[in-house]
Amino acid sequence: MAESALKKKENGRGTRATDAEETRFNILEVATAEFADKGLSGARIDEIAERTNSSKRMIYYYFGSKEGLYRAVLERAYTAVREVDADNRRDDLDPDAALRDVVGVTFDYHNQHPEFVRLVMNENILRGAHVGEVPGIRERNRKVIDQLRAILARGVASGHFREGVDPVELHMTISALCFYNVSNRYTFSFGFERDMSSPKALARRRMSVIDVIESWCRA
Amino acid sequence: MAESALKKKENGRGTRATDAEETRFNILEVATAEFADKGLSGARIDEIAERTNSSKRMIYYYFGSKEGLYRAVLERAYTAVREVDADNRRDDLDPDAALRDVVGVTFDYHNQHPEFVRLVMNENILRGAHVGEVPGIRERNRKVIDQLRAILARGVASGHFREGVDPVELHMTISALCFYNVSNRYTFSFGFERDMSSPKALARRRMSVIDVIESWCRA
Amino acid sequence: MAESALKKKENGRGTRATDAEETRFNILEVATAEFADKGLSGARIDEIAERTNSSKRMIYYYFGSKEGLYRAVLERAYTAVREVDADNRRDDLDPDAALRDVVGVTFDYHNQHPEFVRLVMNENILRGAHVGEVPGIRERNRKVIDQLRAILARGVASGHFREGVDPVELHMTISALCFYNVSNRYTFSFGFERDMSSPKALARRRMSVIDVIESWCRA
Amino acid sequence: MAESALKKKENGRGTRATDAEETRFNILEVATAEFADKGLSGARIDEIAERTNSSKRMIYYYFGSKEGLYRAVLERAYTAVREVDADNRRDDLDPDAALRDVVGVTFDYHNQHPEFVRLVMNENILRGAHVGEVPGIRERNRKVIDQLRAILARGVASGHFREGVDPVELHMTISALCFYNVSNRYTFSFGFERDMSSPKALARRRMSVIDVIESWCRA
DNA sequence: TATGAATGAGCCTTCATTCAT
DNA sequence: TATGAATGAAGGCTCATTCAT
Repeated sequence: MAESALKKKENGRGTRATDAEETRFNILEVATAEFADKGLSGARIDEIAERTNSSKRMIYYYFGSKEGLYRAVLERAYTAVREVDADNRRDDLDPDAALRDVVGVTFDYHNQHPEFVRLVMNENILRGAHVGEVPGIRERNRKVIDQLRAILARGVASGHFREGVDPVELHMTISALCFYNVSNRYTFSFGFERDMSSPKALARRRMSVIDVIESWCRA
Repeated sequence: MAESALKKKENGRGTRATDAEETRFNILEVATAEFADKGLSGARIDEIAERTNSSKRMIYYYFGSKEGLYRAVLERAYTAVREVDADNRRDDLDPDAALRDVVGVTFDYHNQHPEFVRLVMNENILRGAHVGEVPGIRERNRKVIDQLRAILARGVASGHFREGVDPVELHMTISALCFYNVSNRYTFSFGFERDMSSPKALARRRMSVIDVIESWCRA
Repeated sequence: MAESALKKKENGRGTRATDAEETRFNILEVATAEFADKGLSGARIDEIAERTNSSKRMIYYYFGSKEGLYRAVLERAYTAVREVDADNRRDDLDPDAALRDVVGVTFDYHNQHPEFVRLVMNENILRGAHVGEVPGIRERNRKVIDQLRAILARGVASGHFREGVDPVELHMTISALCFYNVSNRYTFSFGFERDMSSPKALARRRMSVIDVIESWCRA
Repeated sequence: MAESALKKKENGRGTRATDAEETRFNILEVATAEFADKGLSGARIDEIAERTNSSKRMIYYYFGSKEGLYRAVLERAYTAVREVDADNRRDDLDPDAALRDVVGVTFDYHNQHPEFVRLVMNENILRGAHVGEVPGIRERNRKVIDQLRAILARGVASGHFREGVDPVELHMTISALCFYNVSNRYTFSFGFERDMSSPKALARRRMSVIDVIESWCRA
C-alpha cells in the first residue's frame, strides 16, 4: 500500500515531516474503521480521537471538519481499489478465463474489504453527497470498463461470447452480485437462515457468481 | 395497503379508536421517510414530530423510544413486501414466464420503494441489530423460496431449466441485481456517468436483469 | 386500622360510595409506598397510577395534584401514629416501667413503620413545606408531651426521677434515638460495618436506648 | 479545608491547571448546595450550571453524569468530616472532659454543616446506593471508634465510667442526638412549637445532649 | 505542532397535567 | 365516575467545534 510507504518516508531535516504524515495516516486508519462501522452521522469525533495516537485537535488541524475527514476516508478507500485494479493484467489469458478472473478478483476484494463496501453504502445513504469531490473515480472506472470491453471484444472475436453485452451493464451486474454479498449479509443471512461468511459459503457463492456472469455472456 | 384500511376502520362507539390509529399511522409514515432518508442515527425525532400531525410526546407514547420507532418502521416495511409477494399467483404461467415475472416484479418493487431499500441498507449498516425483532420475516422468506423452488422444479420437468439451481442462491442473485440498482444508484451513476433513474434506463436494466437470471437457469 | 374499616363500609344505596372510598384508599396505599420509597420529587405519578387498581385520572380527581396526594399521604401517616399513641394507657404502671414502655413502644413503632420514618425524612428535606397543612399534629403532640410530663412528675414524686427534665427535651431525645436507628440505617450500617436490622441487633439496640433514657432521668 | 488549598495550588507553568481545579471546585460547591437542598432527584443540573462560573457542559466534562456529580459531592462532604475529626487530640484531657468535648464538637459540626446532614439524609432515602463508592469512610470511622474506645477505657480505669459501654453504640447514640437536631428540625419544631435553631435553643440542647451521654457512661 | 479545557446548540427523553368521550 | 389520548415544558445528556497556552 502507498500509505505504508509514507510511514517511513525519510527527509534530511529530521523526523518532523514524517511524524506529521504518520499522524495523518493514523487518524485516517482509525476514522476509516469508525465511519465504516457507524456511518457519517453515527461516528463520533471523540471516539476517533481517543483511538488515535494523537488528539481531537489534530483531526481538525489536518482535516478541518468531520465531513472533511469523511471525505479523506472515502477518497483513500477509492484510491485503494484503484491500485488493486491497476495491478491486474489479463491480456495473456483467453477471454473466458480473463472474465472469470475479473469476477473472482472483484468478489474477493469485496469480501476482504467490508469497510470499503460499508463506506460506499453510507455514501449512497447520503445520496452521493461527497463522492463527487473524490478525484479520479471516473478515470479509474473508465479503465475498468475499457478492460471489460476489451475482454468482451476478444470473446466475441473468438466465438466465446455473444454480441451485444454492454460493458457498463456487465460491470454493474458483476458489481451488484459481489457488493450485495457483503452489504446485505446481515439481513439476508438472518432472513434466509443461511451462512454467508464462512469460507465454504463464500467459495460456493463465488462460483455461482462467476457462473452467472459467464452464462450471461456466453455465445 | 393494510394501513390505509386501518385509517377508516369503523367501530360502533365513534371515532376515538380510529384517531389513535391514525396518529400511529401518521407517525409511522413520517418516520419511515426520515429513517429511510437519514438512517437511524441521522434521523431526528424533533424533525419527525414536526412533520407529524401530532407531537414528539406522542412518538414516545406509542413507540417508547427512537429505536422502538425505528423497529416499528422496519417491521412495517417488511410487512408491506410480504403482502406484495403473497398477492402473486403464477401457477398458470409456464416456468419461464413465471420466472421472468418474479424477476420483473421484484425489480419494479425495489424501484418503486427506494425507502424500503434504504431501510434495509441502514439495517445492514447496523449489522442487523434490529431485524431479529421483526416478526414474520423468515416465514415470508420461506414462501418466497418455496415459490422459486416450485418454478424451478416445473422448469426442470419441462426441460426449460437445468438442474442444480439452488432456490436460495437464485433468490439472492435476483435480489442482488434488483437491490443494487437502487441502493448504489448515487455512487454508480456518478462514477460511470450513467443515468439509472430515467424510465428508459430502468426499462433497459430491467430487461438485462431478467436476461441474466434466465440465461443462468436455462437448460 | 381505620382504613381497613373504610374498605368494607356499607351503605343502603349500593356499592358506589364504597367503591370510591376503596379507590381512594388503594391510591393512598400505593402512593405511601412510592413517596416513602423515592421522596416527593423521586416518585412518579405514572408509576403510582400503574400500581393502582384505578387510573392516573382518578389521582387527579381525588387529590388534585401530586402535592395534594403527597399531603394526603403525609396526613395519613401522622394519623396512624396518633392512633397508636392514643391506645396506650400507662397510669397503672410505676413511673419507671411507664417510661421504659414509652421508649420501647416508640422504638418498635419506628422499626415497624420505616415508611413513616422515610416520609418524615423527606418532609424535612422539603423543610417542612407541607407538614403545616396536616391537621391535628400539634394536638396529638401535646398529648404525648402531657403523658411524659405526668410520668416524670410521678417519678419525681416517687423519688425515681430527678427534677428538671423537660418533657419536650425528653421526647426529642427518645425520638432522636428511635428515629435515627431507622433513618440512618443505610449509611451507618455500611460505614461502621454493623448490622442494624436483624432481630438480634434490634433487640440489643432497643435495650440500649431504654437504658440511655432511664439513666438520664434517674434521680 | 483541603479544597481551599487546591485553589491556590501553584505550578511552574502558569495558572492553567489551577483554573481547571477552580472550575471543578466551583461546580462542587454549587452542587453540594443544590443536592443538600433538594436531594438527588430534586436537584436540577441546569440550575447547578447556572449558579456556576462555568457551564452545564463542564459538569459532564468533569463528572460524567448527574449521579457522578452527586457521588463527588458526597465524597467531599465525608472527607470534610474526616478532617475535622483528625484534628482533634484529646489525650491530655481527663476522660470525662474528653467525652464531653467529643459530644460537643460533634453537636457543633452538625449544626454548622446542615448540608452534610441533608446529604446523608438523602443518601439514606436512596438506601445508601452511592455511599459504598465513597472511599475511606470505613477507615475514618474506625479511627472515630478507636478514639471513643480509648476514652472509655481511660474512664473505666479512672473510675469515672462504668464498664460495658460499646464504643459503636456510644457513637451511634451521640450521632443520633446530634443528627436529629438538624435533620428533623422542621417537622419537630413545627409539631412541638419549639424553636430549635436560635443560639439559645442550641446551647440548651447542646448541654442536654452532653448530659445524656455523660449520665449513660457514668459509673 | 500539540493539548486539556471550554462551549452553544441541539438531541433524546420524561414529567405532571389535562382533554374528549 | 372512569379512561385512553394528548401536551408543553423542561430535564439529562451529547455533539462537533474552538480557545488558551
